[in-house]
Amino acid sequence: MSEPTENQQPLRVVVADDQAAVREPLAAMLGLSPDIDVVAAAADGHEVLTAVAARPVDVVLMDLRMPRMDGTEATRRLTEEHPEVAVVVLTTFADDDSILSALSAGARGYLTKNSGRQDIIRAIRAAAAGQSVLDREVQNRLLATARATPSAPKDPLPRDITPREREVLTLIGQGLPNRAIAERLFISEATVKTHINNLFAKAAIRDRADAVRRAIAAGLA
Amino acid sequence: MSEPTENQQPLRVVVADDQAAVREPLAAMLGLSPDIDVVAAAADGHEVLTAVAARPVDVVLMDLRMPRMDGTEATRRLTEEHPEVAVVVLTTFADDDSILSALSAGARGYLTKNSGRQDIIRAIRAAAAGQSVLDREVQNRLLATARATPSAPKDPLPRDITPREREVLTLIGQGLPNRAIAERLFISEATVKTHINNLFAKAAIRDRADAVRRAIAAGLA
DNA sequence: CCCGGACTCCACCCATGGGTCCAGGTGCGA
DNA sequence: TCGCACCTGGACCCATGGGTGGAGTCCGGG
Repeated sequence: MSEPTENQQPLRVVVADDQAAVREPLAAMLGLSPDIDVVAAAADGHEVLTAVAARPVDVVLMDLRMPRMDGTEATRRLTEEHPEVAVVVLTTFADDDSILSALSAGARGYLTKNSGRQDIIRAIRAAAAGQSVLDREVQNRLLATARATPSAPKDPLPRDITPREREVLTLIGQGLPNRAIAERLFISEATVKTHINNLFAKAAIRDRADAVRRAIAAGLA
Repeated sequence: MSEPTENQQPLRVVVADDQAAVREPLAAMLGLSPDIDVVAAAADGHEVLTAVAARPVDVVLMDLRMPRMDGTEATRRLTEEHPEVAVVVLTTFADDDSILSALSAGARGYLTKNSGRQDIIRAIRAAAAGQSVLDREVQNRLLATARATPSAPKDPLPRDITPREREVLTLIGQGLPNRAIAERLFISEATVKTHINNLFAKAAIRDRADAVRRAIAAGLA
């Protein structure tokens, strides 16, 4: 995951936070580490983007709540335009929405602001190396959310339905009318109806709306 | 999250892997770090538990595939009996099931075996400090699973739909035909149709099947 | 070799759904 | 008071869906 040789060059870090009272001490504190070089500070998302465009950067330490462009949006653009730059979120908020959207936007770390100096530095190093560091609480939330997904809850369809019938059910689940299903499968609409009728009988499906629900529940759509 | 003073004592680490060819070099490699002290090696889950019971331990570096008791089960017991011990999983497998079950069991890190020495050491330090380090791939999988949960993804219905229309959509999503909807709401079928027509126009819904999908996606059904 | 299952298709029927146009009643805020 | 949004309802039309019965092909197994 990372080369055996590390610590060649100090990590170039951008600190982004709209509150100077947070940003400045943070930057100063990080600069004390010999392997960290704070090359810029930003007060909003736009400043982050321009800062990264102006010079090579390894890691952005990003607050979420910022004026003009928030940290999530900045992260999204950053990872699009500069995928080599790692983003570590550092915020006071650790609600599910913030976590999910920030990580979805491409953040490679998520710390809350009760993290210590060593925690932040470690997260920066890890992010630069391609790893991802999460606060324990953040990890727990993410995990809880992930666990909540019934990834396998497949409403058991009767197993005597044929592969063709399963195909048809899938397309019904996608909202296609019979004609579109027929075209998709290169068969006639009459055949589609036949499959549907057999399917309904086998699986105790009442009508098309019911079929859509079953298809979704079964994970077909 | 962690005290300002760190690196007081070297971290006491147990290395668990059933293959001596992996375990021994790994332990030796980690021992080279001045702040890491490999106090035991284990070839299966039972050995891990006895090793931890015998002496104070900060971090267990745990393989998942082990005989007698696998890493997940060992992690579960460990975090129950010794919650102060951090477990970092180090394995070749990164499938969703392994990740979810290991983290659910209480692991505070999950690395794949193409991690470098620095990656592993960083993960150990982070875990000891209460953070959680994941491989980027692992984080992505966890995130994908979490994102799949219907907890947030509310397909945004246009907000100019009226309460009544929303009610109707909910019932459509439950698979009810118009007549049943009419009876349920104590209105005529004609009125139901009117609501449905307005609804379809506002929300760009094509037909009933589409409506079912939207209702489910919106969390109405 | 024949049987049965799966897939394909047709014809016919009628219930339901979906679209259009219109219109009365109610309640609320300008 | 007027307008407006919302809920309510009716009439009409035609497309789609759903059900029945029948029939042909292909293929694998008994």
